[in-house]
Amino acid sequence: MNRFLDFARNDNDSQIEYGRITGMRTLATQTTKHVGKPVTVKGWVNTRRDHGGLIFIDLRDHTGLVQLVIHPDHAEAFKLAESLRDEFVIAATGNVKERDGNLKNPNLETGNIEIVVDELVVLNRAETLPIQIQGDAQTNEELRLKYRFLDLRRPKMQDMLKKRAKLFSSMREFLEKNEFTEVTTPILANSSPEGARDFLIPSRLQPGKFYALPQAPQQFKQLLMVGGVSRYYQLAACFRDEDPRADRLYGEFYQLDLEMSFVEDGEEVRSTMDPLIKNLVTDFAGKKLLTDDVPRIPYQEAVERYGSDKPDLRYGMELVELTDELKGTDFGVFKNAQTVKAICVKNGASLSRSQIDQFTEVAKSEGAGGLAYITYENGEAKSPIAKFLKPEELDAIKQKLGAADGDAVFFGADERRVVNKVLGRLRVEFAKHFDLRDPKVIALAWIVDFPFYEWDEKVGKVDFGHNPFSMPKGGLDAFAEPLDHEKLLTIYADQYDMVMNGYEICSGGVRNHNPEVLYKVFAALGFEQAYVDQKFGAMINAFKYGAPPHAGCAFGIDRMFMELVGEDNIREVVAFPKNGSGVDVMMNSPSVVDDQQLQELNIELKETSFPSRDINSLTP
RNA sequence: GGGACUGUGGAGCAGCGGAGUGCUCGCCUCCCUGUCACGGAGGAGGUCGCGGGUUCAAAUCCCGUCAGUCCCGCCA
Repeated sequence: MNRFLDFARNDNDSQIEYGRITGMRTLATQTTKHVGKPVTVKGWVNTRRDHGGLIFIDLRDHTGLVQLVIHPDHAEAFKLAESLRDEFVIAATGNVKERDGNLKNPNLETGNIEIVVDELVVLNRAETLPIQIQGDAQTNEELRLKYRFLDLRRPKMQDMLKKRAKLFSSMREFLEKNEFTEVTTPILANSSPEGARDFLIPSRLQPGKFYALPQAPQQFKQLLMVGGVSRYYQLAACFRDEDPRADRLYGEFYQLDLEMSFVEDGEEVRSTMDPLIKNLVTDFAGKKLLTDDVPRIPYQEAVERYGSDKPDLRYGMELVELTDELKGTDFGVFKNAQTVKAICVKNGASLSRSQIDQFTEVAKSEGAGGLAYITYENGEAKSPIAKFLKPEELDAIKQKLGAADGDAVFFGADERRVVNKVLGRLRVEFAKHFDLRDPKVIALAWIVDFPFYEWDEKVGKVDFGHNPFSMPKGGLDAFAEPLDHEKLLTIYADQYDMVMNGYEICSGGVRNHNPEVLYKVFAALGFEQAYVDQKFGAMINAFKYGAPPHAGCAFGIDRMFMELVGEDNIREVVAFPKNGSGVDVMMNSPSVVDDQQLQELNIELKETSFPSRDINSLTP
């Protein structure tokens, strides 16, 4: 209300009349090519500088800025220019004039010229903006999302959208060149029993039944392999109803999904994709690859060395095994632990007590009981636990960790799984704290040989490690009796993730195209054949009719793009993201629907206590 | 579902038990013929997220609640 009154109070406003200027417009940055000639430009008022007897306007379009000069001798234009405000949409005609030497602005692409305006019209007005779109002033994200259409006017966001489009076309170009065919797969698909929570779509024609939005085109692409599409790809929308994170969008995201038939070794997929990703790093993002070749690191090795299956390889700080060295220790915490490992933090001795306390909290959040450490200063090992350790143990620790004066060593002592997890997380946190992540460098790695099954701590039983559709190494032989839990956990899959600077950006595998093995895979966890037939009937059925061996992978485009352009929040690289509660604050989705719509779908809402339902049903 | 942090004119922040809630940007009016983040003068605009409590006194401390962000769970 207030804003409207303020707006109307401006007397000039009542005098503004909208006009039109027809004919071809020249883009802002193209005007430099028309020196001495008349042009028409259209865009937004970026800034207005009113000198009383002379008015400058920086006009902005999607290409950039150009300066308009309005002299009082063009009385009509001048009067109108006085009433212009930021973000008004205007059109102007005038002559492009080279600026006098001392008037040139080297900071502006079009700084050598200006447009001397003789006709000016307002195409549309703008209220005072709720967010500032100029400069680097960071408005809080909620407002930016609510007014995303304004936020997108910022040069940074314009640039992001263009780069994203470029990324999409680069990927298409590469895949087309490599004989891949893009096939679009259904958005209205089936609920998948494994994996993330589905978005369900009630069926009107099949009452009581539901579609689900695909979490990935997994089954369709495998059916395409059976269908004789030798190399498939798709820039695919995927949908998962899980809580978001800084590196994970809510609801929907894009994958570069691909699959290759007659491939029995994942290495073939990996080496096919290496050139694409390396090229995106160097040519598209203009960054430096840490290593010319993309290393292959077995899952077990990654977990032991970096405490993670998605290690950031831009820095060292590897986990060092100390279990043997501390086998005979008297220090209870180490003595009673199954595994003792440690990391050496360069310059870690500079950490204050309260900083160490914060890292201790992080360690505890990952399951550690506490965080033992030693700092090295003036040739001395200082530590709350030093008095419990024998001199030879202290020596062994210092030597094996390679700790020097000024460093600190942090310990993990627990079950092996917990130790790796805790130290892996600390490794990341210390790297953040000590600024070890070079933003100009991209470290890639393929993590290979994932365990097919893993122990689910919560339920206390074995579960699928990743994707149950991948081919267990050894095929049928892997499932020879006796098949106990221990044995299951030794089965590996030709399954692989690509890691970029600590982010998982791709996941793939050699698929299981053999129904017999597929039944075995599920039977090992107690699922009957009928269950598999019911859930994956289409795929199983297709596999009976000459399914070629095949393998593939899928890249998370948004996340990869985020890291390539150096953002640390994935919502920054998407035009219209949802917020952390899954709400589009601009469009107000999700929203209430009419009773009639619900009726058609045979849906009856259980409670009457959904807020804002009444308000929403008022809108026609 | 759990934890941490944040919430102060239109935007970004400061104030963290005591005087009038301060600064930068924006907005409005006026002045200004070479600016380019133009400059100058004046002005408007705030239930300090909301509710309760402690206190002589609360933006400030406590409890609750709502919203947002980050993290854990979850995400093959």
